[in-house]
Amino acid sequence: MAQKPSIPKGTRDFTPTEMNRRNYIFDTIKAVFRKYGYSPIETPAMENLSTLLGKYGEEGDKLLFKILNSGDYLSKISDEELAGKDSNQLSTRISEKGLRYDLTVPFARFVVQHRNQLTFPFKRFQIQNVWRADRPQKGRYREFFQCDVDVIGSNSLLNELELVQIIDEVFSLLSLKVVTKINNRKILSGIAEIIGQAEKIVDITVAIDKLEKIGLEGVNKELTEKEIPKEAIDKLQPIIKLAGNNTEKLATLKEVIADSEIGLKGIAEMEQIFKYLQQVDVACEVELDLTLARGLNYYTGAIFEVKSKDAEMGSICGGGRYDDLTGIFGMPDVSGVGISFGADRIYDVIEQLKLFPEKAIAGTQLLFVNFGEKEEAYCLPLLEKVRKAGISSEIYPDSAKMKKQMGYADSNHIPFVAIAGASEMEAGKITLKNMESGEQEMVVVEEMIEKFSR
RNA sequence: GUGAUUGUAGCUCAGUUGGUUAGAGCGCUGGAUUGUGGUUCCAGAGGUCGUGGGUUCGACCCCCAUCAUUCACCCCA
Repeated sequence: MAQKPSIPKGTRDFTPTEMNRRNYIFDTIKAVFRKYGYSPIETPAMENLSTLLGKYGEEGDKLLFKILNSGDYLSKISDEELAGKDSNQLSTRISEKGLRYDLTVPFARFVVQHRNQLTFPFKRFQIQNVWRADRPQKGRYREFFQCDVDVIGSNSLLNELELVQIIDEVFSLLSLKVVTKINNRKILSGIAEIIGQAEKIVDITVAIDKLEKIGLEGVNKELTEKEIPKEAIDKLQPIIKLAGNNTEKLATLKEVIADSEIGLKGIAEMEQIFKYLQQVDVACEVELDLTLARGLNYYTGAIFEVKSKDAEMGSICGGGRYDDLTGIFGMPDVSGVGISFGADRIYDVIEQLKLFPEKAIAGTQLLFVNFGEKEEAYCLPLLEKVRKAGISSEIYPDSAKMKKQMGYADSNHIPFVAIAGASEMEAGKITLKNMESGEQEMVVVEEMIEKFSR
């Protein structure tokens, strides 16, 4: 046998069953997006590296898939450069395109480029795959789908509310119990300010984010390693350990960071969001979580993360507000807020919990058995009629043995089989067999179609 | 990038202290049943044991290298 074929690490093929289930997820997400007034866009799989580089931090740059220039890409490189073996230096010379890493940055690029054609606030959704040169592991792929919703060009916190409503609706439609965690970058900045470590904000938030994983001691250890002074760490303790319900948490926080203007602003924002939430009907848990600190450099306000309550999995949806994302592309002072549903992780969770509905795998409803030339000629017009009536149907392409044809219907979960041989042809009818019950009866086409339309 | 794990039939996996011809279940093909599937019975096809070296009279098994896999860390959907 020839060598076994394979696909790149962290990528996947999708079988028909998997595709039907994935589409079930995409369709429900899409429907909700549309319902809230968002319009679809798409952007290319590849972007210029200049638009991608530097947007995701140092780590992010490493995880970008780069595309080699076409043609003789080494021709313009000098021998000295080659001999230098500086991969980073060289890569910018031989590669100027890369696969998109997320949908947010391409969206920002899109907005800047098409600003004249857009009406703000602009609400868009985008469902496409993204690529990261990460090491794959559980719930982590190198090619995966994100389902983004963003609204750009509006500072209103109504948008944050709307996103929570969308989260709530999507996951309740998918029958998943989730908790939505909210934090605010301004509060985090305020905290860093109060303890006099404003410039260490990223280190601090990254460390605090690991509370659940490595515990209080671990967090403190990491803070020490990041050269945060002991007094500052001591000051942080009540904040890391903050407990109570959302309003209680906000109240304590307010006292602790009373001297930080930006911190108070963040608290005011959170209070407003929670106030909005009381005015609408949101079923899922919404929880203020200070340990939530997405690493993305561009969030400036609210930060969101959604986790399944019943499955062990990283976040299945995340996002936040970014005040100046388009600034890097020369369009300052445009604020946006958005979230991204991780379709592949959502799939894994639903699969794990066995919550895929049967109808998510609906395919062919009716199979015509093929007995030979004469019978084919008899069935073809009938098949046409059935299809015109909107019933997914097919005829077995060869006059194979009954056993084979029935087996085909069976393994494809086709619920009904139409059999037409000499006696049926004579009577101008078809035998319709119910594959589940085994019952069968001779009927005319119209009767058969009638049965399906019920 | 760091640390582990596993690699045997299409799939999931057995395989004794190193010993002759490497097994099972599922799936597949054919038959029992040439107009009746999902159940049952019978038969059959299918493997350079990831790859390359080494040790040995002899290697699926031991050693080294390499590639691939999965999991964790970093980071993240």
